[in-house]
Amino acid sequence: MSIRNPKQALYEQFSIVAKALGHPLRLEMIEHLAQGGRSVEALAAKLSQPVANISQHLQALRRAGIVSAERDGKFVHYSLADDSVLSAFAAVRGVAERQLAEVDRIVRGYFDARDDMRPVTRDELQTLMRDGLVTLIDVRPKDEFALGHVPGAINVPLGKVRAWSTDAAIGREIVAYCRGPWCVMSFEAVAALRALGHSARRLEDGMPEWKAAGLPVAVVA
Amino acid sequence: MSIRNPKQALYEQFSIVAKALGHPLRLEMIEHLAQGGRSVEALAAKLSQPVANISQHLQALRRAGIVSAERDGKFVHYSLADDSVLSAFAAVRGVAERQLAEVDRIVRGYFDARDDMRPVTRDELQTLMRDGLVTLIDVRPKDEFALGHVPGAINVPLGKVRAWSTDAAIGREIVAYCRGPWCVMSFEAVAALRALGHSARRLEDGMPEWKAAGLPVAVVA
DNA sequence: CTGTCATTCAACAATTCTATTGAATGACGA
DNA sequence: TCGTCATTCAATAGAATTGTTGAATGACAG
Repeated sequence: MSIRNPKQALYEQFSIVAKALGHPLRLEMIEHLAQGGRSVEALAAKLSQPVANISQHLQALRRAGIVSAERDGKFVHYSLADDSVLSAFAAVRGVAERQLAEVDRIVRGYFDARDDMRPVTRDELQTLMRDGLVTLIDVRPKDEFALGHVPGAINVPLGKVRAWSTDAAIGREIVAYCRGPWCVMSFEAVAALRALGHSARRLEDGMPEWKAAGLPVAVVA
Repeated sequence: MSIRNPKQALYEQFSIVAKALGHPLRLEMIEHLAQGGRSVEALAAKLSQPVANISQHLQALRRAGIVSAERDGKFVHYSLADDSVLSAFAAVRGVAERQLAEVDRIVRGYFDARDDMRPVTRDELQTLMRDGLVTLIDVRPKDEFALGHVPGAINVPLGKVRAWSTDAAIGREIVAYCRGPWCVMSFEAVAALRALGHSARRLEDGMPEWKAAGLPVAVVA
């Protein structure tokens, strides 16, 4: 290692963090960990990746101070080290959304086809919920719902949305949310519900953003 | 390229941005560009790097939508594409500051030795300036000062701080700022001024953050 | 103590990133 | 049109990153 002045040393540290964010799989891991802490194996299962691969990426994230590890018996429980990680993710996403034409292309080509309406903002949702005007569904898997969800939301995992919507007597508009602003599941859910004749919209972003905004979070006992 | 679902495609785009931020030299380039747009050659001179190297890194930053290029005669003028780039930089820096022990070590080992006092916040500075209680100096090079500075600030490039402080009749506390929160120059300036018996403090961060906060910026005519 | 199992480590080839060099491009002024 | 000059491109070698494999570690249960 060459001699560095403090300025270069600091830039090097900052670049460690950015470098750690610079891999699609690691970003996906962060989004999953934002739903709640997980073991290596559980995370590997969620992402359909070899355990060793996930373990290595977790090491990389840990070296960058992005995740923290805590041993729990024979498991090692990983979780996001800090809420500032979410802001960094959001900031990077923001640059990409504004500046990369490819993002726009992907969004138009896939997401817009499934949701041509303006999403519901967090503020709007709170008003609608208070006035009892909407049914809020959390389309994430059961385990993620259990770790924390918007108070009043019903857990309807994506695969069960069709069955649920025919069974339940829904007289109100449905609002769906999942892991984050571009989480595919809520788009799919809204598309499926509309195809069945329901009135449905997406929440503008997901659980981690809700929590980061300081809003109340419900946990399954 | 393998077949990707939209989720993976989006993560890949986000990772392009993060990857572009994942190099110390590129971060330094961003901090310089945040002072104002520059040509390839000018930037290369500032960073003491070969022109071709800077050019290539600029291409990388441009592909990631971080900088934008604009031809101006025989020069190509590069500047930050968006203010969101600064928030992304700040967010990454924030994670590093909170989570990486090495950052703390560098800061303690170098910066604290030069400035053991709490920096002046932007709000404080505005009050102090309004009441005429401080002399504000911008210790960046002349060209960067010209592109935008805090109204009321005097440009005293780092190398001229000693001479200036003996010449000028200073009866007030001095506040120094430069390129950003960890810009070495303002630490050096404060250390030099204190060694000469003056009362001096740093502004908590630099010009880009001042501007990003929506505060007024003065430009040399 | 021993077996089991979650996790990590070590080593490898494949790929990507990096800095350097020198040549190519393209805009300006004469 | 021609020379000059800022910038970019192309090619290279060297370094770092990636995913895979299988073995090592370390904690728990019996």
